[in-house]
Amino acid sequence: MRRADKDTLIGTNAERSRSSNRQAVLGRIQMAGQLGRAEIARSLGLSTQAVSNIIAELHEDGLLVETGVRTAGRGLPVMQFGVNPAGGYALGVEIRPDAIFTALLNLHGTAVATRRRALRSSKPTHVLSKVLKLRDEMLGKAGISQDLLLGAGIVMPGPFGQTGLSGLGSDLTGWHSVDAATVFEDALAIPVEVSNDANAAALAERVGGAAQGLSHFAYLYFGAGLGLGLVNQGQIVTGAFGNAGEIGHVRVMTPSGSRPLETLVSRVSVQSQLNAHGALDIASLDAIYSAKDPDLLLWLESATDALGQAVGLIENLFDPQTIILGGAMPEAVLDHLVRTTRLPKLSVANRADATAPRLQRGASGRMTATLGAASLILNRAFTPQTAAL
Amino acid sequence: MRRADKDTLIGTNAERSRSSNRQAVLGRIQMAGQLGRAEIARSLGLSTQAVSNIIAELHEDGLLVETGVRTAGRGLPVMQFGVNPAGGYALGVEIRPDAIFTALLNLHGTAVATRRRALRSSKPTHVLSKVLKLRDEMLGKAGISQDLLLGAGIVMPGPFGQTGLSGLGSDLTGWHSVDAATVFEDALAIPVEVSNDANAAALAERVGGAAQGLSHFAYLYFGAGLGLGLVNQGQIVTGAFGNAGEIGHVRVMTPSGSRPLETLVSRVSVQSQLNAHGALDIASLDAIYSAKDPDLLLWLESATDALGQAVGLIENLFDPQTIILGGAMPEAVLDHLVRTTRLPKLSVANRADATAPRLQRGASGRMTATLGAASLILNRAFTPQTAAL
DNA sequence: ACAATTAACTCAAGTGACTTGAGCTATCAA
DNA sequence: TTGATAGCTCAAGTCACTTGAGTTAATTGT
Repeated sequence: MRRADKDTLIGTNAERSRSSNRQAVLGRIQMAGQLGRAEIARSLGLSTQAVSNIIAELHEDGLLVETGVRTAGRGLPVMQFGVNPAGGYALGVEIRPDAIFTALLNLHGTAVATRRRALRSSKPTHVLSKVLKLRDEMLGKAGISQDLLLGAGIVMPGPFGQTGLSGLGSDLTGWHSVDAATVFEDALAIPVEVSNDANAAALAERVGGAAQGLSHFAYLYFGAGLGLGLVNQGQIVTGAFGNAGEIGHVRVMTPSGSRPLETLVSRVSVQSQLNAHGALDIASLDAIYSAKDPDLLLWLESATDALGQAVGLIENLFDPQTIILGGAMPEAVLDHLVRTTRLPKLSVANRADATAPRLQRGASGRMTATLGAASLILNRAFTPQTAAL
Repeated sequence: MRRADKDTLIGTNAERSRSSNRQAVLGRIQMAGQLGRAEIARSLGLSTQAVSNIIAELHEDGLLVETGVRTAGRGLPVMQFGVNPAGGYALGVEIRPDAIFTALLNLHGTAVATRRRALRSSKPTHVLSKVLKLRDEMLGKAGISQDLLLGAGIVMPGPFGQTGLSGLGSDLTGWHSVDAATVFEDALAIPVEVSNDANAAALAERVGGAAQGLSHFAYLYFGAGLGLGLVNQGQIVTGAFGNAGEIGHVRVMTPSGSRPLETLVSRVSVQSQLNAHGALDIASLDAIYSAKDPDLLLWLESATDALGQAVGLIENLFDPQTIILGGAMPEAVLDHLVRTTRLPKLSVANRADATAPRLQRGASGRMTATLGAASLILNRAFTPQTAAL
């Protein structure tokens, strides 16, 4: 999304080179934990001097800290640098039809503050004022200066624009006609990245979770429905209109015919299986799982079946390094799913020389997408931006 | 594929900037047909002077030609430039288990020579010598100097590496343990790009077909089986191990249960439906279609059904601007499929404001993938390369 | 018709960021 | 103890872009 205005950023000049190289240096350090200048230079194909200058700048800006010398074999010991967690912060905002969640992450990806508020109305003006208030609240409480905010990641229910999936109940009222990114950018006066929950959760894994160091992977996200986040070459695959990853509506086979994946693998599907009328929260679901509730076990059975098909689908279409399962579910349930899902043999991911597990658990819990929202910004800080087209 | 050695190209410097900007300028001109310097500068976010210098260089190198002045409103009339078709050539090679196809494309994407040879053995050494011979033959016949060759695109049957889909009959013997790209690069001494048929065909559409100007689209390719080519931000989605797009093994619903897509939509499936024992070539298939053969009509019916499901799948997972259907099939059959396939309503691509058709026909015929192979190189020449990770 | 305006383009100077090569320093190996 | 090695800095050099002034040729307005 928001491609239009960035279309004009394809050419490269000295300034943009520096910015890109800064991000690359930061990214390398973030991935490795700590690194010396020469090592970074080699891995980036730059001269040591160039990296030296960039590191001096990043150090000056407070984004890096010296983490001590390491003597590795001969030669002068390496002066290592690590990311300074307090060098910058990312705001994460998750907007749901009835509630708003926010989080403030430092550069290590650790949450220094989180907030949750009911939402009377999802109208843009109302949401905006709420977000501003929560931002100030969190910054104030944590004693963080406003200008350390690197940007804001916004997660909101798709699909974006009028599509064949609009009006199915999950989408946000009042946001169809506005460009969310621009609206938030104007209000917050910092860079804004908008995405869906699954993509955000995926990047959270990349910034500090199961997908660290991976450049190609998929994330199956349990929200109300089921979302798919795709990361290709370290960047989110949004699709042409920002609606990629709508896997919930894909049909899978069941013994009684084909059904949309989402009716078998999602929080809503658990609730209907359990005949729960009110919304079931994660803690109580965890309790139900611990109690080995027969209805839940039944659900798990059909879910693993459907999940196996989804895994095969994703693997054959994307050939990712791994698929991560996470979202608004108890860890135990996710673990159960990962453990019991039968991975299809007929898949390009069924490799003799596989290194990563084909399916694994990622972060879980109610705030997953919110933390992911902030990760949209962190990931950007650590990854050179590729110009489109 | 061949990511390992390129990992070290993330940093940017003046030289790499220029190279990237050259490609961007070429790409803009290629897309528009002809453009003036100022216009390019604006669209790239560069100064006119910078573009002027780059264009002078490209002109000098014979990659651009002046295409005349255009007076557009006030001011000095625009001196326009277009891509010089004879400014460079791309070699396309398609390797099949029993045959080898080659083509030579100029910068307009027009084939100046094509070759087809039976292959006694698919052993690397044998294939290599064949390729070298065919290259020299084509260059000689067309009177093109060897140093005008920009690179070679190689299409060979996947999957690459040992996967759960290996050994199903389609893969090439003798190539499992070698890195095809390196082998060809060493032999040809020019840049080499290796991909599968569907990806190659997709890029051919982007360079000079139905997908001109599109940055996000999918290509459903009729080979022996059915392949999916994915283009994201103007670049092929290869997946982590080069095996993305194996859609043929995805299961779809039929009245009599679920079956792999490939058994319903592929050349092999037509042949089995028609009870053809020998291989059916495109011309005879065209004749059979013209004759309204009842078996073929039956196949078309089940194929459109399966195709509709595949379209929904691709749309919901990728949200492309369009899906292109092409490959080794008669145009008439492809047109029939495009015309009669029922596009799913429940899709993010079912948009009120759609501009491109959701499904359309692309290039067809026996050489589609071969021409696509060369397009891998052309596309690269017209697109700034993004450094991975 | 003629001047003012506009826009593409060039020339020359200036600037930012990277590379190169010499030199310094700390560690390891002989 | 000495030489080799490797990280790092300093200073100079280079590359490619930007900036600003100036030229040219078309349109617009009086």
